[in-house]
Amino acid sequence: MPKQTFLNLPEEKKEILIEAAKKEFSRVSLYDACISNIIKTSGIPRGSFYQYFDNKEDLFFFLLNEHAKERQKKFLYLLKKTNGDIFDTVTELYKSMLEKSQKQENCDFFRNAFLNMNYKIEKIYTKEFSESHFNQNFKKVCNLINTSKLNINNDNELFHAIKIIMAVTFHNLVQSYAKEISYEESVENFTLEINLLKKGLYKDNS
Amino acid sequence: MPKQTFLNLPEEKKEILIEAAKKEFSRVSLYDACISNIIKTSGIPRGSFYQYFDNKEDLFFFLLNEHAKERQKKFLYLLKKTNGDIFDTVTELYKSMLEKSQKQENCDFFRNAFLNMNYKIEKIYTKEFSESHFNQNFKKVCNLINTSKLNINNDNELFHAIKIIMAVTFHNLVQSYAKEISYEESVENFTLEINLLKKGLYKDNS
DNA sequence: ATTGACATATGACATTGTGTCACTTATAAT
DNA sequence: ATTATAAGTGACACAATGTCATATGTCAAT
Repeated sequence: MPKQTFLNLPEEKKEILIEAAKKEFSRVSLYDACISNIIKTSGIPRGSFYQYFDNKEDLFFFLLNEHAKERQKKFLYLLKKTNGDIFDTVTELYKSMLEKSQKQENCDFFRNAFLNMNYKIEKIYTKEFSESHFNQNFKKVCNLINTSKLNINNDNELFHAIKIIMAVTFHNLVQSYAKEISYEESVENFTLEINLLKKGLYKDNS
Repeated sequence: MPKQTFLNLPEEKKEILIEAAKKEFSRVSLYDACISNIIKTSGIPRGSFYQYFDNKEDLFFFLLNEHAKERQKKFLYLLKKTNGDIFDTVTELYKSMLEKSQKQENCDFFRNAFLNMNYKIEKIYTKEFSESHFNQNFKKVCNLINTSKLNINNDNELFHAIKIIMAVTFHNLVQSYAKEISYEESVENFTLEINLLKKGLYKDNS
């Protein structure tokens, strides 16, 4: 988390630092990014940087969090729009995430950010993160989902169903970003897998 | 890939380096691991290290690959044992992977390795890796799977079905490693999700 | 207007780690 | 014995990090 000092900064100065950071994180992965470049392009002294953030991860996850919030908003919006159809929602979200990474012309932050999500996976899956970010919104999401057509028996199964859908989404997105397959192909693959999830993998009614 | 020079080394010396590397990669994530520690504990001069490996990632992915090969072997073995039941196979494999990480007393290499798999995800999903390691064995795996009870229509659907199962397995394993939930709970969750996958998430037969 | 207490800014510096390179040593072939 | 080729070695140049002593700004109380 950025320190209060950073939050107190005049909007303009904050923006300069954020832009420099995005530029660096677009250039290379979090792993290869370095503070030296960020302070060079932003013109902010080394000492000041450490007054605002603990280290580069701190800054990175701050930016990532902002993105995550937007995504969350979009998810809730789509869920309402589709009358709680989780499959349609997740497909639309998938498309928009793909588009987002393609539209950004000279800025690969989003793509790099995603590829680096598991980089320091401990950070992502720490109790604080998963409890605050994920679980906070989870109940909200559950309540909006239309469960009448879902093949589940209770809340626990709903939880795991969502986890599965998220896992498949995540996996496809990462593969798409890393392998640079076309938008159309990626969406086609994803849709196919969502349909497999819907109909089930096991044929016991034969 | 390690250089020929390393492969030519007497078994004993190789072992010393590998042990030192495992120790370092058990201590911290790939990110925080440093060559300095590895050469310190192994007593191998800096110059020599670079005669064997390009960098720490090179060494890390070499070790990871060895593990992956073992896992692959186990997978094929289980697939034969269960007469091609992919669900049973994957459940058994999941258990064995959890156990493996729990058994290793003072060595968390396996756990760390897994948590770091997506660290430099570009490396994992590069063409070379996915084509060599994954796809090479993929056809072998497909042929062993008993598709008679699977709810699929063609090879492409089989491919995606396996991808889904792998995504869910991966996701659960990572969560289990990162959050340190109990073996029993983790297996229970995983089994529940596999059953959801089998029966399908959508109730269209109502 | 002056003071002092506190927050913020700054860049030189110590520290740590990386990868290279010139030089040494070993091995093998003629 | 001589030469060629491969392997071993550690000092070193370079790069990046995080800290710290010092400087500067802010603002309430006098």
